[in-house]
Amino acid sequence: MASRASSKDAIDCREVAACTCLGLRRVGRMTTQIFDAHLQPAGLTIGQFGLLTQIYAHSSAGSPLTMKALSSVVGMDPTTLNRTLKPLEAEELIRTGQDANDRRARSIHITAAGRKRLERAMPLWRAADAELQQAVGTQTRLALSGLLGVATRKLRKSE
Amino acid sequence: MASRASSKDAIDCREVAACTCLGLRRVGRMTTQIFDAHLQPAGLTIGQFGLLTQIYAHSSAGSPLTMKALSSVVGMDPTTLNRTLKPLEAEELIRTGQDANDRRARSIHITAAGRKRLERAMPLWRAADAELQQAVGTQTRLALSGLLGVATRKLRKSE
DNA sequence: CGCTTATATATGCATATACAGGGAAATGGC
DNA sequence: GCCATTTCCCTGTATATGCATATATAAGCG
Repeated sequence: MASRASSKDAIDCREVAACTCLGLRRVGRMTTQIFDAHLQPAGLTIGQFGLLTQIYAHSSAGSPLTMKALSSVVGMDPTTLNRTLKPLEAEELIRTGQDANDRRARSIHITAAGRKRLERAMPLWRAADAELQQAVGTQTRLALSGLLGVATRKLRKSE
Repeated sequence: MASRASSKDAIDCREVAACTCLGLRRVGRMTTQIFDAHLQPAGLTIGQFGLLTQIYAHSSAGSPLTMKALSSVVGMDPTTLNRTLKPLEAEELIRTGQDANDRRARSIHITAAGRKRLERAMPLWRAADAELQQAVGTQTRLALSGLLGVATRKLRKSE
């Protein structure tokens, strides 16, 4: 009965506290700190590591990605990707060149140094994943991974 | 049989593609775009909206949060929070003052303008949430929210 | 072929994120 | 009360993120 003291009660903070987007961002921040700390000896952030694995996969398979294609794969704005790749290019872990078919596009290749760096980072990434699993539990980690895959596909399709 | 052509196969990209941290960041980016777009008429990002609701809840309850306390609540580094609050302070949606008990600490209060802004933003936030639910499905959204709550609590405890 | 439109990337601006390190104030041991 | 330690905040530096917009190239149409 005391709950209609003022019109401000229209703002229900408990409801917002359960916001999926804010939750994703919060847990994203928390886990990023774990992964960045583990990957630090390899000189990579988790974001850079993720991009590098994608570039590696396609580049080594002989079908290098363009900026646009990669941005779509990782669900990132192309302009963000442009700048995010700069540090990797500065360290010569990747190389970009004009695309064979489209002179507007840039194809992204991994270098030998990039592959070396990835090999160095892999065990560190596994250790980070183990720490996360230790913290949240195997069940939660697995369920979360599965749901994130589902959400990614559905959000891509709805676009 | 052709798969052992070189030692580079030590890098398993499928495994990395399922990385929980990268998934959180990816879906976080995707959902952030939805929420930011909806909240734009209110002049708030989803991050600012989330902070403002927390500040509102504690400030209005007569127990304003300090920087440190708020950073802990939202799982954000205190130095990040410091700068993230700057735009809100510049627009006078919040106000910070010296804490009564600890002269090192700053207590964070919401202003009348801040409350107005929140009221304006609430229906927009609900619309964004509805769009997300539409895109990923009610089941997925609910399960995701639940898991994110669990993960937040466990990650906090493990620290 | 030339014009309009669509697409790929880059830049300017603004916010978000955190680590290292510095200064000020509280706290605890003596 | 004094000093060492811890805690709270702020600043410098670096990466991450995306919108509005500019530029160059491609594609489609007459």
